[in-house]
Amino acid sequence: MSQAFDRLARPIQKWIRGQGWRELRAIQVDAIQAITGSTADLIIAASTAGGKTEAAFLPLISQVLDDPASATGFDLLYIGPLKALITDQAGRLEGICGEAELPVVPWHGDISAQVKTRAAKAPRGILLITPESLEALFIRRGLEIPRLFGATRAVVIDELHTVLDSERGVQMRSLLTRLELALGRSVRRIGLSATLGDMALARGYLRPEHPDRVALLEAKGGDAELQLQVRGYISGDDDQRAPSATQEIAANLFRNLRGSDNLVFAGSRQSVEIYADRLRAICEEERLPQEFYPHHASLSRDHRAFVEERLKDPGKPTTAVCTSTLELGIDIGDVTCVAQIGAPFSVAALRQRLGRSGRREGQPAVLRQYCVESRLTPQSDYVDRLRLGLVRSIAMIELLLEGWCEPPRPEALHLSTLVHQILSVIAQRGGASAERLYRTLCQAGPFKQVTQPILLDVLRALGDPERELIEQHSDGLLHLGRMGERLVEHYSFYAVFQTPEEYRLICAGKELGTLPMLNVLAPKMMIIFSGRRWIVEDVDDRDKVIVVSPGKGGVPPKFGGDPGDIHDRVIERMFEVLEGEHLPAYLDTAARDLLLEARDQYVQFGFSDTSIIMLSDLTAAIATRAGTVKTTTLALALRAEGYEVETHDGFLTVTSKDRIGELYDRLKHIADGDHEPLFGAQTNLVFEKFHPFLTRDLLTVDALTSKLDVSGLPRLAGAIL
DNA sequence: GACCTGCTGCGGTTTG
Repeated sequence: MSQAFDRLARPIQKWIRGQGWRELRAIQVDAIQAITGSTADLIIAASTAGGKTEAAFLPLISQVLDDPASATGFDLLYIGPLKALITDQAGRLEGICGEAELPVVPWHGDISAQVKTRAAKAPRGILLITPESLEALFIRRGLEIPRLFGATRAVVIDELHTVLDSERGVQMRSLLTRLELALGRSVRRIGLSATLGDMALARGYLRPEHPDRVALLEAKGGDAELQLQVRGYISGDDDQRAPSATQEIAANLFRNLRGSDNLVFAGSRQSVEIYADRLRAICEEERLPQEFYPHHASLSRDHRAFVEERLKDPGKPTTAVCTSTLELGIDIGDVTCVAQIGAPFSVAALRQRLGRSGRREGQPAVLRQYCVESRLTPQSDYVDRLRLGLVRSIAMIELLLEGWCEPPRPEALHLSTLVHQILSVIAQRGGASAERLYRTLCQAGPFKQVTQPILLDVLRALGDPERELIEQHSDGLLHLGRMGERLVEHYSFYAVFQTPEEYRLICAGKELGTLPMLNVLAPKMMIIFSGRRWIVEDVDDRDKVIVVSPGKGGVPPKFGGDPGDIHDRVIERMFEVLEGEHLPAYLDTAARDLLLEARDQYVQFGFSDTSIIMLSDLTAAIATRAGTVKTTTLALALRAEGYEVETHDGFLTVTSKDRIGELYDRLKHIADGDHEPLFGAQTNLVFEKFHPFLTRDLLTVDALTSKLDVSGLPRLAGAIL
């Protein structure tokens, strides 16, 4: 086959021949050369189903077979973010390893304790594990880490792009450094990633000390042709008999998607429920078999598995109306079309979603973007008139076509995750000094922004005698206190991210899914859930169970959520769309008219000449031309001055009974670097899992580094003036 | 103005 093939171990070559492959893919050839030819860290970037797993593991397994380890422990470590992904990957690796008699050990919460105990007794082969289960190993078997991983020659991190900036990513990088410290040597890191934007930036996340020594392999994209359309709709029609925008979009989806496999990204779980309900109703009215199904994280595992199976089944046309649950991870095969309802939150997500379509040779990728704007009345404000949803959709599509997407942001302090790792290191070692914690987590580990004084403040907060989380013993070491032990001993400790409390929804003994507590439900109330209609029979507040039976009507449930950050570049492009003259060919007539109208309004309001306009004697609008982080920071600064402020994409609406005339002066002060403290006493700063253990001062520092851009404030105010 | 992800050890009982 090739030189690369010759470098593989015999059983692996035999497996490849057995697969009937005519040749290896380019990315696999390159990965085999890179992995067998050096010991450098490596990122392999290719699309889903691009053969990344084999590219990494064919040469890695070959090395294990050709040069068996003398030390004990798993030969290779794989970390994956989803249990379903680990199950998938274990199946594929078992196929490769079967011939070679190398064990493949999937290890996560659904694997029985018995299987884990047996594997840990004689560790060898490939361990596939979640970050949380690896955390549990450090806490429960801290002393066994060298025995479990003494032979480990590489760690493969799957879906690297999903853990660059997240809390989970910080936890994973911390575990990787703790692994190397426990072994007293470095372990080769290999990241598998989707191609998103500038991959060179990902190198610093894989090996922060030496990003320049991380090799980068990118699959040359055989980019499919892209067919796209943006459709405009008006909601809030005067004529009550006319179909609503929702009804029109559902009808359009039904007409265009029926008979093939598709994904409809509806933007929120509530919106998924609304559209799934409408599409089911249309199928019933037309007396056609059901082929539209909802899919989101609050639906039961059974239902989700059913929808995923149907998508894979070529005999059954299936459209999933979904949230980002179907954006990545598990393989559901190729879909004909991707529809997006409402503007997406990031170009990266849009690209990832579009990658689900047009994978087969000769098939185009198809994107149908639906935009809903409100009908204007004399009372409509400038935000409605500027059609910001449509404008953002266009801006994102333009950036997507240019190949841009959001880069990872420089790291914040991540104090919640730092608390978690402090407790974990103390549990792992049965006690640790402040000095060791600093070296392990801040110098060697991912908390590089955390200075010694900040770490000491965090330790003092945890050491507060009332909290009993940690205490200093006479040996000078920090140990877990009474509450610290209880916290760490409970299995809910391992995950670093927060999850809200929820009710379980049950019909005839079968679980339909879960609902957050913010839905106030009582018997006889009607609700839409899982794309169907229900009547509430009973609510058990103690066991958090809601019993329902099938009903005739209902309202869609609320799910809550946090607003996301829109990148500066997206907002800048939105202003270019508003100020430009180009009419993209992919707009339908309604969308084109809406855009022309928005441009006309933009000029009429005067935004083409100035960034501050007076809407009335009490209210002004400011065009910040900046993303969520900067715009929110300015909003806080103005609120601290006593103004009422509403935020929008790139705009602020500022109201004051008596001080609107001083707005220019206040902005001038802010431009000079002179502003009031941004947080009032009532501002909620607790938004991550371990935040409740920190002091107000530490929470303030954490929020300033993660959610806001205070140093950029003067420049932003200056640009507006 | 949003989405997603994860989880152990032990005691009791039964079976070979």
